Amino acid sequence: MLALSFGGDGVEIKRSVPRLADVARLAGVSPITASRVVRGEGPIAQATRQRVLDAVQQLGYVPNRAAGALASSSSKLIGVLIPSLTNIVFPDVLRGINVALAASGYQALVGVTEYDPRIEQEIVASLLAWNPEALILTGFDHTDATRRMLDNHKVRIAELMEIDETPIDVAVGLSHPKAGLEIGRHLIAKGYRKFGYVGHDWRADRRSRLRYDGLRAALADHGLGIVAEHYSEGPSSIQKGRQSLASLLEQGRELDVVVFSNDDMAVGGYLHCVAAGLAVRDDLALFGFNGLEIGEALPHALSTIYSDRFRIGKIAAEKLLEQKSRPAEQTIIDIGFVLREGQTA
Amino acid sequence: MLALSFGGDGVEIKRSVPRLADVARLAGVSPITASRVVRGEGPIAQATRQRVLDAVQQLGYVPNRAAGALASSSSKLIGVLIPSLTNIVFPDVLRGINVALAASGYQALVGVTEYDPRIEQEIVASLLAWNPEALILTGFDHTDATRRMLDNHKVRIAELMEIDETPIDVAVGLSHPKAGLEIGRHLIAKGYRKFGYVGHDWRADRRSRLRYDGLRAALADHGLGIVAEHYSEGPSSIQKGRQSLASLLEQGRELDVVVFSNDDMAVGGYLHCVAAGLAVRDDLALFGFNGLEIGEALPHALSTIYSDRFRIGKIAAEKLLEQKSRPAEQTIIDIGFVLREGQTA
DNA sequence: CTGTTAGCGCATTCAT
DNA sequence: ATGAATGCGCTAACAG
Repeated sequence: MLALSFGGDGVEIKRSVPRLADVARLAGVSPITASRVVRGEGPIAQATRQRVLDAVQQLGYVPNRAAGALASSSSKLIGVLIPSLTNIVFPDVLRGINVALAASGYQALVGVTEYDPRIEQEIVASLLAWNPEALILTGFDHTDATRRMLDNHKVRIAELMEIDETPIDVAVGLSHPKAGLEIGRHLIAKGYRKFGYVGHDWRADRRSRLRYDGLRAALADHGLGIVAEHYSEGPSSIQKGRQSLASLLEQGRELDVVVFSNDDMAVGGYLHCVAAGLAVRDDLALFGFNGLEIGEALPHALSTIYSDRFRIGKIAAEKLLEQKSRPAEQTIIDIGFVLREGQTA
Repeated sequence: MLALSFGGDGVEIKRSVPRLADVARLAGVSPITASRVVRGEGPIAQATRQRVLDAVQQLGYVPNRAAGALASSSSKLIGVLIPSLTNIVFPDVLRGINVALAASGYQALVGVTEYDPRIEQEIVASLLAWNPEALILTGFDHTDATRRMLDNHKVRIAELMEIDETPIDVAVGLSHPKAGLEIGRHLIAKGYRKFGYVGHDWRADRRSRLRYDGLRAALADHGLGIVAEHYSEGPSSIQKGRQSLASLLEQGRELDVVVFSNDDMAVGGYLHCVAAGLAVRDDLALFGFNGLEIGEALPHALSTIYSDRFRIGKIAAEKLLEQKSRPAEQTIIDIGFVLREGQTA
């Protein structure tokens, strides 16, 4: 506990947290000089700088960012909204954002929307209250009220994961319809004809629906369709993939390949095959999406599409940092995807 | 874009972001009354409240929290430091924290330390700058400078995951040495005698070392020891578990059970067994730690210890919210663990 | 139930 | 290279 004296009338006031003025007094300079040293701004004599730095050290001074943000109306804060923490994809995005921000002293303020635009709206409101310099959203699905708020404030906006609609400012991601199309073409080229599909809740994950649509388009081009489908409620998981494939197969339709809404589900499907004694690829081929590590590590590497979530986050954050204000026109950054042929399809 | 007029000299100044004074003017009340309505504080006449709320709506007013925090010196911010986003355990903790905070309008400010106390120190400094009301740290391993900073500020502190040292204020977690001990006792009771161990970097994960120590203690009680060990660099992963078990077995020591530093590694080990044609449990038993979903979904459910990360985060956040200031004495909250006997050991 | 006064801690804009 | 004056937008502590 520090004890700093104030006032010339002999009264001693104890404050536990020193402020810039205390640093300045101890260093024998004005507050603004101390401020400049702390922020590494403007030309400062070497000797002065050192005295201020010593004072900072001695007092354990930590600047008050709320005051700084208010005075400078710049917060060095970036708001981030992700739909979920359960799906490892989004922590990956966060990692990318964090890496990009860490170097430049920015801080991420994170909110989780649970895939609900109304929750997104509430979080946008509460994040905007901190005057972030930019906002990173997931996808294009926002309420009108959200769009109005974003318009009122001058924050730069990035929308992540998708690129198939017109972004507010900048979109960073990949084309999910195209990914679905690629999956279909690949599997058709491989000779598969009897397609099954295992999905999770579309309300919870619009992008998996886009891939599904792309897949169907590819099949339609060859006069094919999806023979049997099964959907589970709520977020994707390995267990649900496993159970869903079991349910799908119980429908009794003859299938030679099953496409899954993502790798979690597909890994579950793989594990069902192992447990049920089905020869993966020969009896039944499997295809996922995301390129998770677990898929690679399976005894038969999962055939899937790899998307670089880390890079999506990193590039989005970098892009936002290099802009000084809202751009005049929209930018779309397609980070692409890679079809990884494993041993399951 | 809003257009508000200011000044009586006929000059029109356009501001894009309305402030409390604008709301007050439009509602025909004083700023402080508007402030009270917005914050839901104090007794306000129903009619007044409604007029203010309408003005807020009409202007799209969003309060400036930096100003609010400065004026009230309370931020409704909780700083959170986690070691990693790669390990799913920590997003789980974050979920718990988020759930607890969401209800009460608090916001989490998250930093990632990469298991490095010096990085933790830097992040603590930059988080303290925002005057958080509490800080959630992971583990007990902090630098002296970090401890000094925490002492200077009056923030409440929670330390998560471990409970085997004296916390600063409150610790929420489980006893890792005890978990290791339980693993050892269970396996010995099951008749296993020839123990192998597969671990990842201890510098990166002190808690896995504590479990290892507990395991060895249990073995020592029965005159046993660990026959062969293998460690990989860096964070744990399925791939590393798979490769590490392969390397361990190449050492040629006869083993009947292998304990892994966590489930990621153990799942990798399982997949190696499948690929190598080893009968899990009969040829080689496997044991993990964490209770991840993937372990349950394997054809042979992984034997492991389940820890409720979500609950750790939730309880810690709740505890911090219910405290108004730093408590006089330390509290340890043991959320315990459950040994889940699967089919691998 | 509502308003007045004052100031939170810092950074901007000009001076010197 | 350094400093003085001023205000960022809001809320605490009183009054009425």
